[in-house]
Amino acid sequence: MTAVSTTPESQSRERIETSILTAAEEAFAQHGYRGTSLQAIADRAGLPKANILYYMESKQALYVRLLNRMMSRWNEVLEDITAESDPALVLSDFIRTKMVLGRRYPEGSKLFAAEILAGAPFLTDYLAGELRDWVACRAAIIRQWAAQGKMDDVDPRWLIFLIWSATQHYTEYSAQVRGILGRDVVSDDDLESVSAFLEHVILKGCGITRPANNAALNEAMKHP
Amino acid sequence: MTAVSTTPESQSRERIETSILTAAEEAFAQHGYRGTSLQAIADRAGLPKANILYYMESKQALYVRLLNRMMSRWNEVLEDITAESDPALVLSDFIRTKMVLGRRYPEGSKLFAAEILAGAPFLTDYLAGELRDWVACRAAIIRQWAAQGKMDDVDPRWLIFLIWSATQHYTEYSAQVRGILGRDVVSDDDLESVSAFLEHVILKGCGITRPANNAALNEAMKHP
DNA sequence: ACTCAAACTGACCGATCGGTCAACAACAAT
DNA sequence: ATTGTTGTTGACCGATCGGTCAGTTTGAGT
Repeated sequence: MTAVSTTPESQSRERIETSILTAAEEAFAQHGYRGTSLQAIADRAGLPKANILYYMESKQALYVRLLNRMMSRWNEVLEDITAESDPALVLSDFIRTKMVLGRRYPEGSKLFAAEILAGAPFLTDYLAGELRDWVACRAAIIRQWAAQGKMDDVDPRWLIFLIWSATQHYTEYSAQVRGILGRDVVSDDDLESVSAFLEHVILKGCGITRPANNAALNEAMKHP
Repeated sequence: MTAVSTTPESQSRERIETSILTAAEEAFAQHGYRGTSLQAIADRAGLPKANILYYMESKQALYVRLLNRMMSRWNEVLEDITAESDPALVLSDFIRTKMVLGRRYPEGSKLFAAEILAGAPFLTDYLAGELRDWVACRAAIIRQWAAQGKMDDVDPRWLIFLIWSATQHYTEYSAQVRGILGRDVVSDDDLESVSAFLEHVILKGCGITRPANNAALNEAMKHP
């Protein structure tokens, strides 16, 4: 393999890997780790089963790779937040960013949910380590906000769980939401409507006055 | 089989059926329909595999039976609610009842969640029928409350989804909650703390003044 | 034209899947 | 004691599971 030939070769390789990852993410999201067969993934990707195992070390390695990819997508959420930040802006941003991420990566979100339902066998360390620190850090800042009188003195961990659960619901439970609303798809308008609702209830419920303007966020939300 | 012998016989039969249902509920909740084998259920129940299929028609029949059992448990929620009811009492009751049900039947709740994640193949009719009517009925009453000025004019369907998702979270995502809180179990105190938090935020967020007294509800919540 | 490594895949492995069945055990009614 | 029903289960069925491997195809470098 020379420097010249590297590009088209690895492009092809990358294209195939991507199609495998996409197919696997859909399959694992629907039926979980144990409930998904390599044959099912291969069929979705339009490849022979043996080809899957040529590109991926094993079923487990493929699964873990997908989990890690989804975890990293959440890293951008609530990245820079300090005690001096405006709670209204930060929480509003949290809600809308999380909502957009759920819409952009619905299969990844479901994959994570299935892993948690199974008892998080591959994520125990992440939950008790990275994510726990993440929550503890944000919780400390929220507590400071409450101490400064910027908002009600609610338990920050429950608040984070609330926003997390509410936003996850619309992607993970899309089948339930669609069934109840009587629609085949949940539209962008629904997404905006739900975001506005959550912003209203959660901010007001925490005794926070809403931000005057979030046009920039609304714009960013039109999924790219 | 005579009338006399019926009692001890069917008692034994019932005991075995119960142990099968319990074992199956745990297994299906963790790994979904496809991810669960009859052998795994049999091992949990301490029975030979063939015995499972003596008591249950098939894997699918067993699964559907568990789903229906869980659906019926939710029937008592928000049963009698009218436009004249006090939104504060009704929503508070909704939150706490749902929270208690999740704690009483954690495996059933997870089973339902896994079924929804899989695309609700066995629940499409229920979602688009019974549950949809249930939501529409409650939504109409909540709209009347808003029209009467008893609360903010929020979309009632989003409100129902919010309460549903928030309460489900603590049972379905118990692995995540435990990991982040750094505990092996979620205690009754945590449950009460979360319930109070949700009541505070959601009611206040909807512009509802909280009920003066809910001692009876608090009492009923000490799991029976 | 030839070489050789990378890409690809049909065939196969032992294990396990959901489900069937025949043989056997337990026991009440006669 | 004999009968008949119900309960029980090891053994087995074809299909599929995750994974291996040998053999073939492909295509860039010489």
